[in-house]
Amino acid sequence: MHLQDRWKLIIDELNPDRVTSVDELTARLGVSPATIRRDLNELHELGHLLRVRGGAMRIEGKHFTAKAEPKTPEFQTDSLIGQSSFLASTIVNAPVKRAIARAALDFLKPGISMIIDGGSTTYTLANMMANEPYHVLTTSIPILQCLLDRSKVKVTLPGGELFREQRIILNPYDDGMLQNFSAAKMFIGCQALTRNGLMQSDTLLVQSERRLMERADQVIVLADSSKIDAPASLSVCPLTAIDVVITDEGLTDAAREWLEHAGIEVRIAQVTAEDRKASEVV
Amino acid sequence: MHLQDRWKLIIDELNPDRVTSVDELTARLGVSPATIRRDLNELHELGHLLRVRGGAMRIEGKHFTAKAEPKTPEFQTDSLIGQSSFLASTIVNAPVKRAIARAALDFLKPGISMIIDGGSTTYTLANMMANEPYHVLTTSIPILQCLLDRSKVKVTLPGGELFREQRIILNPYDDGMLQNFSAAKMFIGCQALTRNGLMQSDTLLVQSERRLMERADQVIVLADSSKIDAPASLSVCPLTAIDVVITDEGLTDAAREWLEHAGIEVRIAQVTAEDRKASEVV
DNA sequence: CGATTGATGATCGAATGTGATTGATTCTTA
DNA sequence: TAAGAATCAATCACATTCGATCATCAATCG
Repeated sequence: MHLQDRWKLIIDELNPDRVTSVDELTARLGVSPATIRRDLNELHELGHLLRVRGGAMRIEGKHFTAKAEPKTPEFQTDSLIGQSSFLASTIVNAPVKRAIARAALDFLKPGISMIIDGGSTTYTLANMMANEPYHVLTTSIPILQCLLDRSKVKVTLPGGELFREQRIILNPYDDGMLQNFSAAKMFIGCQALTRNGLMQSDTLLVQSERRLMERADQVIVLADSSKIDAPASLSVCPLTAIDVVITDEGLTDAAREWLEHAGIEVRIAQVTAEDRKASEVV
Repeated sequence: MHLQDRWKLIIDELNPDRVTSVDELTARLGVSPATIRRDLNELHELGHLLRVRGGAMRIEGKHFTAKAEPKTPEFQTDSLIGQSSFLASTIVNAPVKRAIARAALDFLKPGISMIIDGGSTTYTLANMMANEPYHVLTTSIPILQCLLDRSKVKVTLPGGELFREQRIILNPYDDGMLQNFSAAKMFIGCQALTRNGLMQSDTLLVQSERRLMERADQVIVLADSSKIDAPASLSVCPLTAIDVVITDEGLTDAAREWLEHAGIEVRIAQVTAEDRKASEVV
C-alpha cells in the first residue's frame, strides 16, 4: 500500500464526532503504531486533521466524505444561533486569531479605555481579556455578551440600530455616547489591509468605523497575514491613520516593508501550542 | 477516553442556568474528581467555561450545546441568559407573567413602534412576540438577545453604559438615539403600583424610565396583582401618566376602583392551562 | 549487480495524563 | 466564633503515549 492511499484511508476512518485513537487506526490499517503516528503528524502539518494526544480528530466542517454523512452538529448550533456566519468566522484560523489577540493583550493596562470594533478577531480578544478595570466601548453584541461576566470591566454602547448579520449596533446619526467618549486605544479588524489602507466590504461598517477611529488616540489593527493584500473594495482609512498592526508569521517581507514605511509598528504574534489546543475544543 | 472527547462532554454537560458540580461530572464521565478539576481549570484558562468553587458554569452565549434539543423558544433564550438573579425573577409567578404578556400581545400590530422596558414580565413579552415588522427600542440586554432571531423586528438601542446587575443599558446623558425615537406604545414593568403611581426601587431605573415614557404615546404597565399596593420607595410617574394596566385575577375590587378612577384602562389576563404547562419546562 | 534512498517497525528514554493521598483552604452550620 | 464538612492544589506513583534513533527491507537508479 502506498503512503498516499493510507493517508486517504486514515482521513476516511476518522470518527466524525470524537477522537480516533492510534490503536484503532493501527488495527484497521494493519500497520505499526509508529507509522500511524508519523502519518498523523504529517497530516496534521498539512492541515488535514487535528493531532491530539492518543490519536487525531477531524477538522470541523472540512472533510465531508461520502460515508460519514454529517447530520452536522454545527448546523444544529447554527439554527440555535440564527446567524451562522458569525460563529463560523470565529472558527476559521482560530489558533492564529488567538495568537494575535494574545499579542493585543499586551497593550492593555488597568484603567485604560478602549474601543473594540466588531469582528471575529476582536471577539477573540474580548474573550481572552482579563477581568480588570478597563473601560470598553463596543458596537458588537457578541463582545457585549462576552464582557457581561467581567465584573470589573465598564462597558459602554453607542446607541443605534441592530444589524443582525454583523451582530453590531450602528448609529446612522452622528450623535450620542460617542461624543463623550475618548479612548486610548482602538482595536479593529478588517477584511483586507493594502497599500491603500484598511479595507472593509460593508459601507455601514466603513461609516461607523471612521467615526470610532476619531475618538481613539492609537489605532491597532488585528489582521492575520491572509488579510494582507487581500482583495477588497472600500477603504476605511489610509495607512497613515494606523499606528500598530498585529499579524502572524505569514507576513511577507515585502508587505512588512511597506507597512513600516508608512510609519506603522508591526508586531508578529507567535502561535503557541496552547493556541492550537484551545481551538480544538469548539 | 481521550482528553478532547472529555472536554467536549464536559462543555455539553454544563448546565445552562446553574453551577454544574465536580461530583456530577465525575459521575457522568466516570473519571476521578482530580481529573475533572484539572479539566475545569484548563478549560477555564482557555476561556471555555467559568470555574467556580465546587464546579463550573457555562459562559454567556458562548457554547450552544447540540444535544439539548430546544423545542421551545423560552428554553432557547433561557440558556442565553444564564444570570441567576435575572433568571430567578422570570421563574417566580411564571404562569401569571405569561398570561399578562399574552394579553399585551393584543396591542401589537405590524409596523408599530414600541419601547420595551427591562424587567422579567416585559422579557416574557419579548419572548412571546411574533416575528413581525415591529420596531422595538429597548434598554434590556436579555430582550435584545431574545429579539436577535426575530429577523423582521427592527431593534434600536439607546446608547449608554452597561449595568450588569439589571442587565440594562442606561445613558447618563440625555442625548443619543432617544431624541429621534417616537413610539406608539411603551411596555413597562414595575416593582409596585400604588395610588402614588408607578414605583421602582432603583434610582437609575427611575431616571431612565421617565425619559423613555416621554417618547411614547401610550404607556402600558404589566404588573401582576402582587405588585398592586406593594411597598416601594421611588415613584416613576403618577397614575395619570399611565394609559393601560394589564394584571391578573388577583386584583382587588378596591384597587380596580382607584385605577379606573385615574382614567386607566384595566385588563385582566386569564391564566390558561397552557401557561402553567409552559412554565414547567424550565 | 550494487549503491542509494525512503518507508517501516522496534526499542528506549522522555513527556504527559490519570488516580490516590495529604494537608491547606474555604464554606457551612451550630 | 469554633467545629466540621467540602473543596482545593500539590505531590507521588503508575500507565500510556511520544519522539528520536537505529536496523531492516523494498524500490529505484546508475
